[in-house]
Amino acid sequence: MRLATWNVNSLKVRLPHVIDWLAANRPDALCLQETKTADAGFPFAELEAAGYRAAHNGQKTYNGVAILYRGEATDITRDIPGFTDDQKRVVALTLDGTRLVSVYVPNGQEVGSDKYAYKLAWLAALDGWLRAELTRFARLAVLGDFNIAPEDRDVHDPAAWRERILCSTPEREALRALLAPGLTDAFRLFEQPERSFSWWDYRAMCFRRNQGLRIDHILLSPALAAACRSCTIDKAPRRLERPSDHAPVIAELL
DNA sequence: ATGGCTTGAGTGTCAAGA
Repeated sequence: MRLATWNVNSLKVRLPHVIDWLAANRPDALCLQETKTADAGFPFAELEAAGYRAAHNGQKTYNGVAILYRGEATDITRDIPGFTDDQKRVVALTLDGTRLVSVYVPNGQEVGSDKYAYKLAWLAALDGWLRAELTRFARLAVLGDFNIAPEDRDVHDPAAWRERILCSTPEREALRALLAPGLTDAFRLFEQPERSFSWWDYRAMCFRRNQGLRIDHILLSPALAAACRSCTIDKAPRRLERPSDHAPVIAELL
């Protein structure tokens, strides 16, 4: 089973890249973040023609998450149950007995801001829900843009980013809390190149200089971690014309 | 140097991203 996640920063703009990437990589499921469209504007027909169904939790202008998948899905869930939130950041479904969750964690803007408080409250709500999902599903994968670089090795310049947004200690502790009940960062199951990142700022030629952060993750339950054979970041789409600022992350499972 | 790009909204230029 091949699972992937990609923050596309507008599905409308990036649809040609997504269609091409699906054809080249043929994942069983691709989780998307920042589709930035209401459900009415979602390109269901174009994706169907590419061989994929879609579950979307859409929102105009901002946010919006989806799961593109092959086969039959059941138990589609939108938003974090019991958490009041007008931002569309979660969609989940069950595919072939595997529970898949696509998440777009709030950015937080600045440490100490209202948006930062929202980010931490949101992560606490996600934590509570994922603990419950782990009791329901042995095979659980949580994929998405977490907007947190877990460790200094996930940051191109740790000194410059120290205690800044995406790298602050409370954010890293919140991510560790998500992992605590039994989720594993699939990327770190394997030897990886140094300076591996999944996002690069559009400005200042950051991609060309590989000045990025690793903030897009695939978290696996114990059964899936045991079945995982590789986890990689595909930088190829970041080199295209008009790219997303994020690259896809892919996990191969038995 | 708190900038630099890119998006959506909407037709000025701002909010938001990370």
